[in-house]
Amino acid sequence: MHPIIANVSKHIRLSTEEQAYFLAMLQAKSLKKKQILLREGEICKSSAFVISGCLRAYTIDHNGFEHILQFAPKDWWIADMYSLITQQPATLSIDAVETTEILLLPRTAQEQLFVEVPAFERFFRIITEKALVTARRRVLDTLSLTAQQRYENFCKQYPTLIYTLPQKQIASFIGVTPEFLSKMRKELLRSK
Amino acid sequence: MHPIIANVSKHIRLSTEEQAYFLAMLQAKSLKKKQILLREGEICKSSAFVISGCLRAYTIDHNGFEHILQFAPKDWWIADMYSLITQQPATLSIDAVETTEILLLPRTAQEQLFVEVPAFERFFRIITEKALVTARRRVLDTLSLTAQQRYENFCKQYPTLIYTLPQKQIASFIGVTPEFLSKMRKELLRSK
DNA sequence: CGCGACGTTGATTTGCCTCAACGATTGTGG
DNA sequence: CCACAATCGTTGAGGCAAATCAACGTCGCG
Repeated sequence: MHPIIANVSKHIRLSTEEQAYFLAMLQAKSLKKKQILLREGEICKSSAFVISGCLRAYTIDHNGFEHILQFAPKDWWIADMYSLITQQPATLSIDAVETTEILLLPRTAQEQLFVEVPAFERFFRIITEKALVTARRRVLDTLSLTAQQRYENFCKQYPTLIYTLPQKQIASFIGVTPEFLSKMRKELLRSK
Repeated sequence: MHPIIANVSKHIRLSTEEQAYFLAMLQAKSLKKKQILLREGEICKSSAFVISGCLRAYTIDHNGFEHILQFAPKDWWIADMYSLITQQPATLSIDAVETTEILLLPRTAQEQLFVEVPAFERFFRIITEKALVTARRRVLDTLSLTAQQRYENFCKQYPTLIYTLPQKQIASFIGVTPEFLSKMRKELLRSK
């Protein structure tokens, strides 16, 4: 089965015609490492589904530091949701952590899809609910956990990513400097 | 117009029959200040819509400190989304900041609603998308802003709440101790 | 090979926390 | 309606987690 149909089928059932209709809307794209899919300030026109590789969404603050909001490995959806729904300039940038294959679903096509095949309205409601749970969990974690606990959580949550990702990016995701992450890891190794 | 119909009508159109059908599902409830709607560990069975007053969702960490995830003033929806969709024990508690009138929409009724009136699927998709944008914005703010900037943001975002809410709860929401918030406010007053 | 990004380490600084004490406000039972 | 307790906000002294800054070794890549 096509990987994106497998992904959608986790939550809704589609007829063969509906699957074909959906697949016809998608546009395949290949990104090289560090290639940018969306740049802060542009209007986000599509959601992306990751077939292989990994994307990341991040901002750069006024001191020039990157803050990573989300990683999207294989089988995840990613977009600047704010820009996508308001059609205002994006506050996030999205680029490829490594060579990545994606499928793009343009927002206009998606809106048409909601009308033609209401099951997709359900599908996106469900995955948005899950993304919301994750995002809120993360807010609570940054409020209540130490940097070390956040790092340990990260390792549990993304066990595959820790090997491919530069340490710098893990630091930026959990909200510490690369120097401090390095010191934490040293401590962790010594004590285990 | 009924306030909850006004709220729903911001995003979808309903016939008179659909409105009646929806309203019949709702259960009114009144909460006194500090009264608990959902306790951590219970199963969350309903979403709540706030007619008047204000609710809050929070956790208590292993050191006994409260961390406030969300305030829900008039015209907002609130629930422990994780518990609601998985029917696992809640990780959040929800209680009333002040005397509050709410309408409860049981999850079972909501699921029936999605089938009977698909427009509601759309409605909840849209408000979940907006909640997701807010939650992710907050993740980025805690990663990139100082406590003082987060406080100033809070004042802009909830200009009405700052007067009714105990300072302690504002501190807990933005992620600082009450003592430190007090010192920040002193600084802000001095410099303006 | 040589350059630039990355990870490490140490010295120093700082933003925010902890703890403790105190006055002001709120709420509550007699 | 008062007395008392509880909670809240403030202030200060001291402490700690994490940031900053700087120097250095290493590795991948053009």
